[in-house]
Amino acid sequence: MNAAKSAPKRNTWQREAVREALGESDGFISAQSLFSTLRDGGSPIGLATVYRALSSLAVEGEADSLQSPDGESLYRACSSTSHHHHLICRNCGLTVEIEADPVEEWAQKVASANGFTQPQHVVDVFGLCRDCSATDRVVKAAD
Amino acid sequence: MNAAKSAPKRNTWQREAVREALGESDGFISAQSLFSTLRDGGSPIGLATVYRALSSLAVEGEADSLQSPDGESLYRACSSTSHHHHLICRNCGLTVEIEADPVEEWAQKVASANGFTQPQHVVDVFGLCRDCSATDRVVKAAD
DNA sequence: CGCCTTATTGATAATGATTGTCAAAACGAT
DNA sequence: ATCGTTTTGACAATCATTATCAATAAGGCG
Repeated sequence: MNAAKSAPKRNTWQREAVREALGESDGFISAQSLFSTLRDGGSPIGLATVYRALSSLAVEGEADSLQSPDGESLYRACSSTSHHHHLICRNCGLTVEIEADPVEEWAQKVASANGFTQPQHVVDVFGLCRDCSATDRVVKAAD
Repeated sequence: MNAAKSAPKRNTWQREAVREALGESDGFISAQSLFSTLRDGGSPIGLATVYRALSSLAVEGEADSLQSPDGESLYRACSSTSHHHHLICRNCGLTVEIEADPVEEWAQKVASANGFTQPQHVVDVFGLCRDCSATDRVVKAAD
């Protein structure tokens, strides 16, 4: 296909601000939250811009994105550009990047075994991290 | 706390209609789609009711729910109450229930390796089913 | 160093899914 | 059939995200 119609990306302090704010954050954060954070920090950045920057970063592989159980898109600075997944503490939000080679293979295999092509997969593990496991305080009770 | 404040569930044709429509559907379907389908079928059911019925069924375990890459909540009649995952055509919605033993193990292993307990995982594979792969219609190009 | 082209921004409107509201209708036991 | 409660449904209200579009600024060029 076309090698790269790549629209000549420009460098703006806005994009940089988003990139940095993402880096500051410990775990996944929503566009709205990031926007608030930046604004609180005095940045006059616009909401739409934050959304654009985030999805842009996500596409470029500089950020990871997933959807909260409420359907919100959450973002996180991506340390490695390679494909990976996450282990997330459902109590404190601590996130660990994990590799999932076995799963990659499995996904491919299952997909083709059923005649599916272009498989993409959503693989995330939620649990309680060491600390939260120790403390049995449970935040929102598993009904 | 109270063992089960379980509100005395009543039987309405609406809930039944939703349950049945879910069964008819081949794959995951959104509340909006299900609503349209029912309306097209002549049912005067209300939109809010469909939403309520679906989340109710999901809670009771009669339906599975997941979120499309766009953040929409999708539902599907749950055939087996046992743990399983899905292979979903992102074009036509065809869904195949799949087992993921290797993944179950992997999730367990990775979780404990990082000190996490009570691991739960979200594992779903999206792709193009055989038919949709053949017809090159759609496929909004994988950029 | 200024100019020019064009990507980017940002305030705001628009969209779209989902939930809340609340009076009216339906369910189920009596 | 009657009564107390649950459920419904039309519609407003939320909320996140995207589209609009004029104004701004980034980068290349002379």
